[in-house]
Amino acid sequence: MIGWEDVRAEVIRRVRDRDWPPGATIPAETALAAEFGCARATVNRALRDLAEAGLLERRRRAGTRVALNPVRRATLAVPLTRAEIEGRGQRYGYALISDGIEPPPLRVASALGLPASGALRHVVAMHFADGVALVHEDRWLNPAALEAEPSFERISANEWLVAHVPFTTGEIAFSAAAADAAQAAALGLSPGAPLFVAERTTWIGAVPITFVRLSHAPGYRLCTRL
Amino acid sequence: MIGWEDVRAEVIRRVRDRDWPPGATIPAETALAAEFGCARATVNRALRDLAEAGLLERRRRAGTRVALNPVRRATLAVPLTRAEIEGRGQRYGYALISDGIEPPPLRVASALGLPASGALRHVVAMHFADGVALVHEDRWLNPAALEAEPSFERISANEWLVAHVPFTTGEIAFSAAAADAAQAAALGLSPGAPLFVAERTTWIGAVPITFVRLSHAPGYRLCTRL
DNA sequence: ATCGCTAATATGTCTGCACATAATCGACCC
DNA sequence: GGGTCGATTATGTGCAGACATATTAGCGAT
Repeated sequence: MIGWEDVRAEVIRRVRDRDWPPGATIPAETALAAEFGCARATVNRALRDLAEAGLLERRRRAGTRVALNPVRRATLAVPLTRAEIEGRGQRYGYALISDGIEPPPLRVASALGLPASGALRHVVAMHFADGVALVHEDRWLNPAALEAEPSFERISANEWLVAHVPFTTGEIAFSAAAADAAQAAALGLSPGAPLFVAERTTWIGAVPITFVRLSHAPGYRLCTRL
Repeated sequence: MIGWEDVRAEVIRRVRDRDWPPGATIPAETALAAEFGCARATVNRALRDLAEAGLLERRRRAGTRVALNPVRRATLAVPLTRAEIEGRGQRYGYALISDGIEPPPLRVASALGLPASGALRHVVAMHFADGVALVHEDRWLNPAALEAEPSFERISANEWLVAHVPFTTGEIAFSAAAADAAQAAALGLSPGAPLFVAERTTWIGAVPITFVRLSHAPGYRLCTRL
């Protein structure tokens, strides 16, 4: 029996071996189904999968073409800091630095799409692995969007959020930045040390929930498979 | 007509509204198909999509459960540096710094799974946006895996590779690092400046092709949607 | 109690068919 | 030549049925 994974493998082979060069239109689903001796739905499943992976481009009526610039999509799993540390077999530690209501800086307000005149909850905390400071967390929360007003003394805001606010949408941006004085002190580094920064904006539907900036100590690596 | 996207939307709603709390087993496909008045295949499509997205976990016989830790998968498109710069409406520039055959450092050899005793092609180059140095590229190529021996005087190795070596697999790792003396000079920064580093290892099947380290000047952001 | 086998069951996938939808091609008119 | 509009066509999605496969619950023997 020909399965859709067999079809996918054969299509990949033909693209890689240049039987179907970049930019070329490949035979229609019906033709491939006849050739492989399977149903069109099976071919469709395989081609759809490859289109999602970025190898093919599909358009109704126009057919299926081999992607000219195979922009590879890497799927990176964004874990909880805690799960990430414990997954490496290290002891997780957490400490709250500050927690209060403040007007957000313009950059945060615009990222959340909220007026800078409002007041948001501002939480600063640290994450440790085996007692070593690893991540500096600077988070702004929209109190209007949260049912409760939880304490973040013991558990991190991220952990509370994933447990209480499922299925959010959002954006992540990664960059590098020099440690400022406060971060350097908290992380036990000298100011100017290069930090790996992940900034995450989270909505539930159209309601902004939180903006967080996670600054990782040198040595941190975010890995993914193509 | 109930479509699979309608089913998906309703499942998302039930998870978000806690009708189905995290960890709970949701009704079987047949039950949902009966409830929604559609075919099981339609429900299957919706649930499979959500499982791929990380919201659900599915196992044969055991059923479908709401993911306890909804590890969000972000798909990030990894573009050509050139396409990225031109996509912002800036003028792209490229300059080769050095090109030669050398034995690779241990770190590169092990990333590629090649013996450190062999010799690889080592290419160092720069990428510019509107004349401003933006990216420092440090690349090692496996000559045994390449059909030709192209010149990288005018076009970058990346560009030659995507045009001549389709459908590779690989890994990417992101991190932050301080600029060393050579990088600082090439990028017009002071040594120690925080660089956003993307390291990419590429195979074709099991044959290692290239290892590249792209160091981005401060200000660079890698963005993605959740 | 524990191990091992069997039967039950939910998901995974394929088939063959149908209709929907979008985009292109080409005929037609000016 | 150039623009409009319908016919064509490849993909997108739906349905009902069937079988495959993994996994678990439960039963029975030791």
